Amino acid sequence: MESATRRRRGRPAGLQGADLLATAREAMFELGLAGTTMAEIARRAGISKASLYREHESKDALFVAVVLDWTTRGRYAMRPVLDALLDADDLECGLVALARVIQGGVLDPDVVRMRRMIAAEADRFPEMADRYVAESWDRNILALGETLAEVAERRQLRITDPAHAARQFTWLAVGDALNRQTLGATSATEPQLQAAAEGAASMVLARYTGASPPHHRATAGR
Amino acid sequence: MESATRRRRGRPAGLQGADLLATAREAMFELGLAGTTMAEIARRAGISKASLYREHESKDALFVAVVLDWTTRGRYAMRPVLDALLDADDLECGLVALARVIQGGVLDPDVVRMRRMIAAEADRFPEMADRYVAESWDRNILALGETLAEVAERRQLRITDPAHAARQFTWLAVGDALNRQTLGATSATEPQLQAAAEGAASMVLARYTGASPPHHRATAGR
DNA sequence: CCTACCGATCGGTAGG
DNA sequence: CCTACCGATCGGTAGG
Repeated sequence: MESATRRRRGRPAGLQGADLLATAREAMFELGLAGTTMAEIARRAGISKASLYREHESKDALFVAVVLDWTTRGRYAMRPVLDALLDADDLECGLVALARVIQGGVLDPDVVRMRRMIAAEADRFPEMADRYVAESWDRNILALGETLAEVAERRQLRITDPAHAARQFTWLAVGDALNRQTLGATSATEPQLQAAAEGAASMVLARYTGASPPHHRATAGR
Repeated sequence: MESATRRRRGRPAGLQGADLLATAREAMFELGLAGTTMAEIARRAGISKASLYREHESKDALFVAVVLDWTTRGRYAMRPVLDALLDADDLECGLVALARVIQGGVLDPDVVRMRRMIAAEADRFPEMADRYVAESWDRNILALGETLAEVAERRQLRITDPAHAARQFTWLAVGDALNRQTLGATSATEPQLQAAAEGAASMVLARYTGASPPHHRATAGR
């Protein structure tokens, strides 16, 4: 019975490596970083604290490992949706759909929880924070920018700085909702999300369609 | 010498009320919420832990009091700058200047620290989070929306939903920089902030100038 | 109003 | 004999 869990002699019955990191991550999501004890993580993983410490030399090191593991997993999250935009017949509809997907990704409860933990501990682990933003955020913004540049080439859009346009689009789509959810206030409603997505699409089109130069002169009239 | 600090008999020598909250807030900014002990706050305020607990029945209650005090203080932060926009000769320049002021307010290190603490504890104090967002954020967005509506009336802008336009403008101005600073990554540079401010101004003007309806139809052309 | 102290619990490590 | 693992407990500190 008990020996069934040990298929080989000398090998641990509990979790290790990536599975251990996933277990630690789930515990941290559920209980918060401070509320998660090494004993609890060890318990969930089916190993002793001593074994846990053998893989991760401190709670801080384990936290960093959890964040970096998460960071790696989210690196290419946007790829498939970006390809869909390139195939879209109606550009505005494609942009609205893209905005909705970005919202879904960024506002995912686990993503927001992870962002909160990183923000809370940012001062203690600056390199970790840098890597998270660079790989999980900047990389996807850049990919979106490249896609926008390709779209612009096919249609009559004039995008001089694709990465800038990608940032603008993204923040129009998620800014308010992410702010509310991050701060723990009442979440944005479905119609609000839809309105933000449509607003992001029409705004980007209005700005980058036609001949308006980067430094558009205000047409003042009284 | 020592008696100089006690000007009246029977009155406490240490801090109370708003001064005590300010002291607690500074300690929390400096050491983090978890790192700030009630003993340390009492020490800084020149009172005993017992006196501290007489004014605030728990560390949680003190934290909530600190946040709500801070919330109240930031309620009308935007008023003066909005009046400046109404008097601006060149609308685009006025919008860029406004964006820079908003950046300065939202990206203020203490504001970001407070936001981090609220976010970290949001699940435990949902009503507190709601009040912070409503009074410190929504209220200012609404005020900006009213100002944009007034500007639109004087010029040829067509803003059907001023609050929506205010949110768009704000997130274009601060989104990326706030994200970086919140997550503790390398901060946005001065040129990046300036570019975001100019981008926000020109984008809002492009979207709300002329005849483009809210649901602008994509002009697809191959 | 304060010092002294409590019950509880943390991250980390010893011996076997 | 070794590797892998566990029960028990360490010193130090938190809120109250």
